[in-house]
Amino acid sequence: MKSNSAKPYELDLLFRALADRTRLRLINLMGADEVCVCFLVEALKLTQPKISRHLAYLRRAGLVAARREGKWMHYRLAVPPDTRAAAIFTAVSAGLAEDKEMRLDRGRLVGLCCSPRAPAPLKRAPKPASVTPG
Amino acid sequence: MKSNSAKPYELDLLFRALADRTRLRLINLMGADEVCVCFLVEALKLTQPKISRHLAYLRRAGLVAARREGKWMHYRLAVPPDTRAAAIFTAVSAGLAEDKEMRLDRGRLVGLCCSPRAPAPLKRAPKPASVTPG
DNA sequence: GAATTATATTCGCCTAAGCAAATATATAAG
DNA sequence: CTTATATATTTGCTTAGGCGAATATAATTC
Repeated sequence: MKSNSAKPYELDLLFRALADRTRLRLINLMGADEVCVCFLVEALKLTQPKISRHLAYLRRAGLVAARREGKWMHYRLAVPPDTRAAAIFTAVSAGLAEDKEMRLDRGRLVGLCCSPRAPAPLKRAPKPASVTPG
Repeated sequence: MKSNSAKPYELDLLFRALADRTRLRLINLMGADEVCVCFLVEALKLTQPKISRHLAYLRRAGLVAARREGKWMHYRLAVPPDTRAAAIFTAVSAGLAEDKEMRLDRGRLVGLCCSPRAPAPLKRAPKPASVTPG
């Protein structure tokens, strides 16, 4: 009968998940739409296991959800179960755009997803739905 | 020439400071006004060194400021130097009121500060300015 | 200045969590 | 079934930071 969600999701859990620069950068890149892991790796220029580890952390914290599509995994932001956490998380992921490095990351991601000739192996993962250029 | 604050205050620094339940409870108690450490200790029923350690952490993160008044130290919330951090921190400290334990903490603090007969040694620290009852 | 009070810091220990390197798993392609 | 690709997990190591207990510092009082 409480107005809040029933789960005892603690706020400090959310903040622990946000307390890492790499995870914030990942959240930033997923702000618009779901993104394939391979693009996350390239956009952030970090090793694949490192990206995967942080995605796992975010998954455990309930901040992202994953969808498999063939060989590829697409991650997207998820709304945390707790009302307050959800409000904060939404505000944070929206506010990341103000950061300089975050904007650069986004630019690099768009370049990877949407450039006519993607770098390296030409056969890439399917593009996310709505990040396509105008 | 940037609209943001000049300092390279990183967001993950803020979140690390918020990633601890005890620190969140302290922030909650300082939401209204500056509070004497002795009341923080009693309201949270935690050991004095533990409170002091977490206050030091918050101080280093630029989230609280301290003022000495004789033997007593009064802590209050401070606005972090970074624009985004400030916005998030303000939202968080305001939103803590929705938490059950946080409300209990506040109630206990008011009881300590404003009861006609304070518990234990009767000579207590001076009361904060505006937490007095109506 | 000696004792008391309020607060801060140090110490030793322990867990969470970061990293790189290596390895495992899942799917697709041949 | 074998290989290649995409992603995930494990391993071994290192650091940040939590805790309680003990101790140090600062201001007040006697």
